Amino acid sequence: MRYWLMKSEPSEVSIDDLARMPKKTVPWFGVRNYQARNFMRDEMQVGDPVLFYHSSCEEPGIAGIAKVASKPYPDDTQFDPKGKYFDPKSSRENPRWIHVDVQLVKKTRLIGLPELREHKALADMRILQRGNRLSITPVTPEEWAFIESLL
DNA sequence: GCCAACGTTGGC
DNA sequence: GCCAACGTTGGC
Repeated sequence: MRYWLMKSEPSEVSIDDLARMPKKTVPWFGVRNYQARNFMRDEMQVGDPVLFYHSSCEEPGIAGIAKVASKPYPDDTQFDPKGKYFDPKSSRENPRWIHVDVQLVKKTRLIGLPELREHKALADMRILQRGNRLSITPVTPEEWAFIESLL
């Protein structure tokens, strides 16, 4: 089992949107970065715990806890020519973009970026490194435990 | 809206 | 295979 952090823009899917979904589950559509895709395709196991992170918004930070809720399968949005996630180089026969479903475990208080930065125990988190852009990153068991202790 | 950092593309 | 140009991300 591994721990993860997954970024979502609240304008796309917020923690409250997730809570309103049937089964509180959403396909993690729209990832178009190979490293992030490979984490979902190759490394994630059903049940892996996930920190749900709000990015590109007024108050970026950890908004809740979720978990991996499916095995990897193709992201439908890559096949929709009208959608913003369409990929003309992908095909049903040979899909390029693979994702998993993510299910809400619980909404938490928002642990904002400034608060995360205060803690030395979290200094190495990928999300806190300058220039970080990767939307899915592994979290160490120590980091996970520390963040849980903040809730 | 700005801009630094990074990934991708494409010409050579 | 290199690398400049370009596009995107994401915090501020």
